[in-house]
Amino acid sequence: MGNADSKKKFKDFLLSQGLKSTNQRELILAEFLRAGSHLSTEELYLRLRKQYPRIGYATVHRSLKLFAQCGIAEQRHFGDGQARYEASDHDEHHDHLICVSCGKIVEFEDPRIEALQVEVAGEHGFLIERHRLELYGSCADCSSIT
Amino acid sequence: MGNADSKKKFKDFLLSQGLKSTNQRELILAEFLRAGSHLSTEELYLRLRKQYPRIGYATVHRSLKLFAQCGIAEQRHFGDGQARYEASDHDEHHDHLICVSCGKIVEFEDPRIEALQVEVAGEHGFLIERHRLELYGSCADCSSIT
DNA sequence: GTTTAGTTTGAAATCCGTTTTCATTTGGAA
DNA sequence: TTCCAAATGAAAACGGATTTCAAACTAAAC
Repeated sequence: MGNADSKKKFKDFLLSQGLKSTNQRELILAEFLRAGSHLSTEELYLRLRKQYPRIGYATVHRSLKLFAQCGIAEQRHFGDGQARYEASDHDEHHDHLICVSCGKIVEFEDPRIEALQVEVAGEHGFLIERHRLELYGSCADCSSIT
Repeated sequence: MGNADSKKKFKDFLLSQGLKSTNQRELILAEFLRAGSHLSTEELYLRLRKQYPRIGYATVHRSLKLFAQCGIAEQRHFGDGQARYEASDHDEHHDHLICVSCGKIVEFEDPRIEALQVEVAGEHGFLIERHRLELYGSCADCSSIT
């Protein structure tokens, strides 16, 4: 999903919910889309504050929740106790490789794994709605240093 | 790993670390092993308090951390914001099916999925240390009700 | 352009699970 | 026993997420 699409989708969402389009929401969305994925609320807030010191943390927090509600962002937890948000492609699901040394996060997708998940769940009588798969280890750079 | 094994392992661990074997630690470990898996600190604390009202939350918390350190328990996060602990089998890794309706948690294991994970990680230059796979959906009971 | 009703904002307060502090108690070696 | 280090429990502190509330703003109605 392109950035323009996300912006349009968010505008439509606000309209449909009787919410208002504000300067802050536009700034926050623009920075969120520009900044790349897996940002915490704190990180996005700090980036924004450099240019727009009057933006409050609460507004960033609330905007990210709106982005998630409207489907242009997804909330993630990678075990460091902070929520992170990523722009969502929506059509294609993906999982994550996380480097425990430098914190790099790489996205991947594997239909074979997904298929096996459905199979295994079925064996236990479960109907899967969603899943979470995270692989923690060392990326190429960090492995070669040690 | 049997309960007796866990108790022995914990005793050895305490000795090796110069820590003390106390009444509370024995009570907490016994209840932890009895209670079945995936308990939060709060839940274990409440169970214990019924029989032993003088046990403090902090002691339960600290004991669970010790159990994890010594390898007889593992901490998990299933996205409800609370840490949960399970007795660890240690030789066999397993993943989780979580019913979003009734909260039931089922453990499973699939070597084919594990193998694919290693393969995919390798393609991205990663060396996996550990992983987390959770499948969220409806269990058989909850699917049939709706 | 003004008014108006309702929404949004930012600072501060609150929440809630986790972790730490500290005075007191306890374990266990000497 | 005596003694010191470790453990305990109550309460406080912590940290990220969320809410409160008075002031500012949006946009629809005049």
